Amino acid sequence: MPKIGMEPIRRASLIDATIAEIGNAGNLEVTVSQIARRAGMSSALAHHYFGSKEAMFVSAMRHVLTVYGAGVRGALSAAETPRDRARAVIRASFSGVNFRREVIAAWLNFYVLAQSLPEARRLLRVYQHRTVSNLTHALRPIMGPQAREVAHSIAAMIDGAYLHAALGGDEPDAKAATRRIEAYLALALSQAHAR
Amino acid sequence: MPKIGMEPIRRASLIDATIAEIGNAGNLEVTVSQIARRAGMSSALAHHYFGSKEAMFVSAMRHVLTVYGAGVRGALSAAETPRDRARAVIRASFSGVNFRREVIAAWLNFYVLAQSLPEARRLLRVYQHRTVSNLTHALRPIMGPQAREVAHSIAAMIDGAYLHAALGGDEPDAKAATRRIEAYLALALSQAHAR
DNA sequence: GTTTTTGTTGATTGACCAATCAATAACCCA
DNA sequence: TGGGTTATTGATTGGTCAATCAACAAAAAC
Repeated sequence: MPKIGMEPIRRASLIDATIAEIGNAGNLEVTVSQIARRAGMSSALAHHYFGSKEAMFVSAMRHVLTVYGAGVRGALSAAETPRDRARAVIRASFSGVNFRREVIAAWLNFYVLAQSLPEARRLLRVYQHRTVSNLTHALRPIMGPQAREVAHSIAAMIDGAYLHAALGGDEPDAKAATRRIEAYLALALSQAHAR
Repeated sequence: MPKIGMEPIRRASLIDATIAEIGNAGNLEVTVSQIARRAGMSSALAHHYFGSKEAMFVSAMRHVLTVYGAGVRGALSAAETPRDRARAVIRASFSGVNFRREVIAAWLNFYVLAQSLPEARRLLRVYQHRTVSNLTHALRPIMGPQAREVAHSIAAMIDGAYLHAALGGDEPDAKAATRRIEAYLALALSQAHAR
């Protein structure tokens, strides 16, 4: 039965299963057995590849952040004006891949993990810093020194929308969140131009 | 040793200890024994008064929400203009009692609890609804129909600031959060007046 | 063709913990 | 003063689970 080169396949399955189980349970009290079962293998094999449950969580987190980062970069590459670059960050945050119940629940729990796991905290800080940085660089050409404050405000609104979505019953409303944050962006830009 | 009328005292101690332990651990994986020890009693007594760990969590949550609600009401009662009423909600959110590491960590974990515990979800939704409602009513007189959207935006920024603070190393920066959100409020108001 | 590496699992270990129980003691009222 | 109520805890129970181990199988290497 054992075919060669299974490691990357198994790891990917386990990471997907980890996110799915966290999303399903809504918290980190998921057992390695549950994750392994969903990924179609024994818990012993999960331990074989990741060493510990904690390591599985961190890998799942890194994966979510990587996918998110790729989405942002993709959207940014298609943007031309400063305003479009800011909108790209906002839109990527609420795009289908990232803004799903399952993934939102995972994000929420990663914040909890970051409270006690330094590596998780480090990863989330990198994400926060990048978001603010992306937004600041996008806005600086048209807003000058105010760019940083506005970037922080937009970042807060994005995170707030995620937290709000975590309480919503059905699928989250990406449209409303995008509209609201873009309205703020428009407002901030109009004021900057009226200066 | 047993004095009469201990129940309310014990309950209050346990609730405080629950919040402190969650804040200390950063997650909900705190044992009833830990909480009871911090509150100066045996775990059996904690079970005697609350029945279950879950009930202790919900009571702690209700307490945090009650304190927060009282803070908002107090600030609102001292406000006269619509703008001051909106600022009251913002300021209360970042006042010393609520915006402390310990309490912020508890909030974060209550969101996680809400993912699997209907009662916790209900409580948080009440809080969300009240915040938006307070802000909408404050802003309606000067913003008309836009009030609701702006209220949602401010609410998102408040929640986002909490999430951001949960990752901060030292004591959270209430000043910066308040300044940023009030700046947005000023912006929204100036646009409403320029209409 | 045998040895090493990679893949895989059932079973076990060791620890932890929520909840319950039995027992003790102080307080209050009739 | 003695039975009901409230306060309190040490010990136990029953269950869960992360992590490890021993063992087996297939592929690769030599």
